[in-house]
Amino acid sequence: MGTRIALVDDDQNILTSVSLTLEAEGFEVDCYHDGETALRGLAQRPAELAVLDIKMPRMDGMELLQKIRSSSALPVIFLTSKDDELDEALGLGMGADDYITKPFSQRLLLARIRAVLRRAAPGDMDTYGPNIVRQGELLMDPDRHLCSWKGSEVKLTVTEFLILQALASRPGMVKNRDQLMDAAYGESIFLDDRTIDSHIKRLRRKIRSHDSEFDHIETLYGIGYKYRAS
Amino acid sequence: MGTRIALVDDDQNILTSVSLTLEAEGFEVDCYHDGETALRGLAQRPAELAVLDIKMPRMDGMELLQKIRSSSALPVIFLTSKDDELDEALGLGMGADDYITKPFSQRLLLARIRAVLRRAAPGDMDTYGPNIVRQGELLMDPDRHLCSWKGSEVKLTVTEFLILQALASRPGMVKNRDQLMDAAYGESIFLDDRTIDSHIKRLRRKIRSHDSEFDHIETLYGIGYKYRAS
DNA sequence: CGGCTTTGCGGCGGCAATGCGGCAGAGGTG
DNA sequence: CACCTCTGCCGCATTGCCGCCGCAAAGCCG
Repeated sequence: MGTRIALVDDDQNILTSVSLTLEAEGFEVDCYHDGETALRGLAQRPAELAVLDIKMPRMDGMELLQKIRSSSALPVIFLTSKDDELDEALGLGMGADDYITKPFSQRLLLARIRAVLRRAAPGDMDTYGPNIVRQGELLMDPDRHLCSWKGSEVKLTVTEFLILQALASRPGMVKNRDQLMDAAYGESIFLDDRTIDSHIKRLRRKIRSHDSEFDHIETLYGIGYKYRAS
Repeated sequence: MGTRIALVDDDQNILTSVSLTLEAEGFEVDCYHDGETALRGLAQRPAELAVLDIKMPRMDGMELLQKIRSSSALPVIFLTSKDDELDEALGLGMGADDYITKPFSQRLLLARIRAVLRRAAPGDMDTYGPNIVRQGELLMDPDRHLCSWKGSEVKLTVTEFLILQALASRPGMVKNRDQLMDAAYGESIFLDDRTIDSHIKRLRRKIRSHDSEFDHIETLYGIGYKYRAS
């Protein structure tokens, strides 16, 4: 039986597309169009995590979060618009566990959900908390989708992030294209090997736009790639 | 002798309670009330990990981290207040290894400290894989595609690597050209025997460019090659 | 010492792997 | 509908590698 997730949004499109994705990944999804229905539904069918749109008619996400928090410690992820940064801080300050700014990719949402669930899981202290990768001047925080080189933030897409994470978390270790593919998409997917090259190209370009000397992603001819520690 | 941890916070209550917990767990703890004292103290009694409060009078945690980072890669954990998420992102961007929001449980801090130390430990997990070949001054690690002679790296191609591995993993054992061909390409392939000679030629040349005395790849006239142990 | 075979070595052409620009489609937004 | 970002892939240029050739040197044998 999968983990139950409550999904609250007034936009039917988001509701259907997200729930399809989550169900495909083995989660059980309860959809709600507004805060009141969500509250009633949650009382009857408790979930282990809630995803709330922060902007909704009648009762908005913030208010809903307060009501939820008044009776439980249910992990909550906010969906926010791109432009209102204030709401982000507010939402977190009120007790949200994470937030995602729209537009977001389904894969990013999945990653965040797994991260929050992992952090909320009792026991297992070793996996609790940020799983930060630090290799010399490179810093990555998967839970916050944050990557920086020499202190300045490098904006990466989901795929780029996952590939770099796979490389940098085991510096020096050689990864062939299949392994990187697995890291980025999960197993059992068929794509052209050269696609990895494209992502490596974009990764190098992005980091080099901050530091033209960057050369820690090494190519091993006929084998794959590896991240060279500083 | 326990691992030494530097603890920097302007709040005396935190200093005492945390240091008691850590010492009970076998760590050695140095407490500092502010950044400047901490810097001086660290210079005299180096620690293996530092826990810094991010908000302190005079020199705050951020500034202290910068100073520490300018001279070492000491693992650092930040203590942050619950409400300033911005600071978290900043701290990570600057090179912290982890962060904990106050209030925090002692058990959580302990878990994080152990996690960071484990990640920072060099000889851990995957430093040396199980497939390492070590013959005197020669070191080969297939997982990292790494080959070194007398400490300096020798860059080999895949074929060269496989042939040298076949020879060096059984020092003294004679291998004829067919056996080396199998090692490099797998069986059932037809190539000129002399191709092996070419690879041996390139191998010797590459290693001799680091050490002109190198003569451990021996030719057995009419038979094949062998690696002579030191 | 000759004659033969085997090996060392420089080099060269072919080819596979890679870097890179760019493009079009998918998905989502305004 | 126009527009954006992300993404997978294509085509071209470049690089690196490899198999082989030819000649010189060395080894084995009579």
